[in-house]
Amino acid sequence: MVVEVDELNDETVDRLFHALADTTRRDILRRCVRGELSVSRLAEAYPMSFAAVQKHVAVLERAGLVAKQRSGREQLVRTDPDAVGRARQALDELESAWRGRVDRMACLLAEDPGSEENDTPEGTER
Amino acid sequence: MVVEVDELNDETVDRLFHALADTTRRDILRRCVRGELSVSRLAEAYPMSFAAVQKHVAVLERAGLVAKQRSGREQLVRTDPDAVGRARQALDELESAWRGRVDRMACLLAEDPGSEENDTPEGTER
DNA sequence: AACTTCTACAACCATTTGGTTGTACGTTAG
DNA sequence: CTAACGTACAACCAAATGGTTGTAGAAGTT
Repeated sequence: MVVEVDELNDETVDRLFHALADTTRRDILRRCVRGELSVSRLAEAYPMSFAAVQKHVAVLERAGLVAKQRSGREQLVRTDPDAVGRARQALDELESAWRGRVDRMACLLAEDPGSEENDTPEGTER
Repeated sequence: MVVEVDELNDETVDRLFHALADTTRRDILRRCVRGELSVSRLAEAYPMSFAAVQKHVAVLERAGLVAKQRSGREQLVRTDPDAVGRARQALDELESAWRGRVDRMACLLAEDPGSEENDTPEGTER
């Protein structure tokens, strides 16, 4: 059974970080872990229009950080817990580019024994 | 001796993630770990003007992801290795908001034994 | 059916972003 | 000194962002 981590492409990472680069959106993420809030309920929490919050949710949704689920006439917003993991993976892939190996995993345990300094970044151009 | 992790404020995190939300800028980060490239050398690598690259570097600099160091008439760009750590910390702080405790550290080891489900987010309202 | 609630989406506007070119200045090389 | 190089920065422009209001539809409520 291969783990198959699905290398994230540039556009995905762009959307991910862009979605995270806004205080309101990060706050929405924190609020919606339980998946109990509708967009309307959410919107009550912020000093802006419903439509504005709707747009923020859309940005989060396109980034895969959040999913909506219909429940009657409401649309419940739920934060995807794995999404933060994908953000971490993006950081890991960034870091791994200069930590020698390019293919090291998104896993937590760093396990950094020999501090393998690598002087040949080879295919790093363009 | 207290660890004192310096809770990152919203603006800092905004700048951090915004800086990371661009393919060119992430590529610059990967290239400048060795700190050997001037802005001019860097600019040669991209299909855009010198000034454009200069602006990207400025964005990275304001986010604390990169530092410039004069060397003669050149300005060498160097990626701050700790910066990715700060991004990780930001993710951790996000996640910790729904992992029960709000004050858990930026440390890697999750150490999640009892899956402490917490039903009272208390001070989570706006 | 009539009404209210929640959502979706279009149109609009101000500001920011990401790019351009042009100019000015400091530093090194001839 | 003069020329070339590397940088900084201003001015400008198109497109994207983050907000607004307004309209319309879908789903409950009475």
